[in-house]
Amino acid sequence: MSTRGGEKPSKSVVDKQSKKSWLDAALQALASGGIDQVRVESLAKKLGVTKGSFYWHFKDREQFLDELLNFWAEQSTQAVIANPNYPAESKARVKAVAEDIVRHDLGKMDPHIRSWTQYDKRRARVVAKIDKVRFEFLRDLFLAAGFSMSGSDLRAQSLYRYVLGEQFISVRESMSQRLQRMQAHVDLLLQA
Amino acid sequence: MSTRGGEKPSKSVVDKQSKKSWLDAALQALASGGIDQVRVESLAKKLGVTKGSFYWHFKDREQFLDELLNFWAEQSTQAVIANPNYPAESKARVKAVAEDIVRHDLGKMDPHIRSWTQYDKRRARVVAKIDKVRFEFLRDLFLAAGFSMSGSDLRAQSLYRYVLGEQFISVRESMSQRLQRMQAHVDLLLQA
DNA sequence: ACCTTCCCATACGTGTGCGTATGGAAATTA
DNA sequence: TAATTTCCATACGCACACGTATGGGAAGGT
Repeated sequence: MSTRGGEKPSKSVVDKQSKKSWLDAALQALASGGIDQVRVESLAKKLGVTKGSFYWHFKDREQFLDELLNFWAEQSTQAVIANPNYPAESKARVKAVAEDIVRHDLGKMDPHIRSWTQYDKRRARVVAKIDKVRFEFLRDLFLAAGFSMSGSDLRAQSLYRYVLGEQFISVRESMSQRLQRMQAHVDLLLQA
Repeated sequence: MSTRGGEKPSKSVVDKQSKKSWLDAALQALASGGIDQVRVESLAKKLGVTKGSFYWHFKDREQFLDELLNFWAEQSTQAVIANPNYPAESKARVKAVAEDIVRHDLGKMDPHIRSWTQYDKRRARVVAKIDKVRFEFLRDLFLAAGFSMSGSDLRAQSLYRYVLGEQFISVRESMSQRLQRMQAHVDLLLQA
């Protein structure tokens, strides 16, 4: 029977797949209407299961939301940083990253995340850590482009605020407009 | 009896005062925990009255939230623009406005507002109008500082995104740090 | 074949929050 | 003073959502 030795695939995989589907659905609900759209029974309906599944995988809603936040944190940093091959030349690299952020609408659920966690000290710390990771990634880009530490710090903070702010502007522009504006902003940061 | 002709003060004033207290409380609740903290019975408890008052002044919660959004919109633009005496010199004027925004923590409830209205088309239009008013106010500052229309546009957009982004950074810095960083950013925008 | 474990369904209790119906006190008007 | 309007209290029905208790089917082990 056991032609292959080693792991036990099906059980653990199915388990984690079912659990992950809850988190996926929650992330989608969060993106579509904020944290108060993340409801156990609502997600169950969307997943075609019942609450029994939920309370098997998670202790309660609070712990579930904690896992959701970590889930977002992983995807969030991974999407920004572990992305593919950027140009080697330092200034072109900055531009490419900036374009990628706009083009893929990264941080699109930052409004909901931050509105949710703003006054929850423990969860705000998780978000603060993500801010730190993202910022340092951007700062290193400017450092590589030849700016001083303080100069890179300033520019990275400026760029990061721009990226976050972009998500909150209700006046939605076309993609080309947003890209063009971002490029102009980066150009401004890269001069001097 | 009628020593003074003209208006009927007490009735209409008391009416509006009671109604306004609901909106004030709602705005405070919104700032402290997002739109799902704005609950009729919760606000009633905080105000020391009952729901009877609420449903006298407002049709239902939806219409109340509409009025709340308009209430925020008025206060929001009024606080930024109709503020006191800024310096006459154009560049110093930009700096003073920027400092004022940081110092008074203007836009502190923008995360909640935007997380709430992001996927509500009708309400998003209200926010978009506020964005437009704020932006044009900033753009005019740069225009007055001698920049071209496109240059002023770019700088105002950059500054406005900076201001919004500032509200979402979970890494809270000291006031002096935030002021200093804003000044550095504005300096960068004002050169060239 | 039996037992255990995993995973989810069903059913229930409870709290909360919206909206309504109705009563009533105070102020205003006639 | 009688009537009306204004403003809010009380009480109720209802729907939603959390959490729990319990049952059961499927898969794997022995």
